[in-house]
Amino acid sequence: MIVELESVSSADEIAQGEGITWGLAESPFGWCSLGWTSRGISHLAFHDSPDGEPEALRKRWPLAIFRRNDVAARTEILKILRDSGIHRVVVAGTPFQIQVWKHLIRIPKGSVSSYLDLAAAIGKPRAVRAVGSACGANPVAWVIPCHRAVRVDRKLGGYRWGLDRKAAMLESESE
DNA sequence: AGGACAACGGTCT
DNA sequence: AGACCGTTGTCCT
Repeated sequence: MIVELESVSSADEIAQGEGITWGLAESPFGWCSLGWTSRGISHLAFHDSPDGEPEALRKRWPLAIFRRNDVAARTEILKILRDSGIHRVVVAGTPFQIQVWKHLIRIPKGSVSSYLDLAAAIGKPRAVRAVGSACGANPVAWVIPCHRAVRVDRKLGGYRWGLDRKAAMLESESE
């Protein structure tokens, strides 16, 4: 799977114009909400249940117009699961976060990279902890594979969406 | 092997 | 200015 990452300076810039299309879909790792525009996916978060509207979307784009399309979300999730094709992603973040996310998409499926490796790759070998924070701020889980970032001793470290989920994702990729 | 702890850099209030 | 962290290295038991 190829991920093309486009970065913009503010979240508003993403929602501006056509608004955000979003949908809920079931994945092997639980329910997730997907948000996108014609420029690419800009949101992927996990949920314990399909009930209720994902608050994260409204929080990220307080003024945006939303259009719901669960069928398209499901189709996209299947494509991601199939690990095929090119996925365009458009995200807003600080320059540092963008750097981290761009490095994350280069970690091949089936392998992992340590927070220390990522920090060194960016040229800031002491910013390991900040790299962890940047991973946690990843707005497009799974597609931007922050679950492939682990501790230097190969222990899992943390995961915003639960360590069980991180373990399950890595397990499914190691085969 | 595992716990306590200081130091680190980026981000938010 | 201070507090929070998906960390790491070191110094213990």
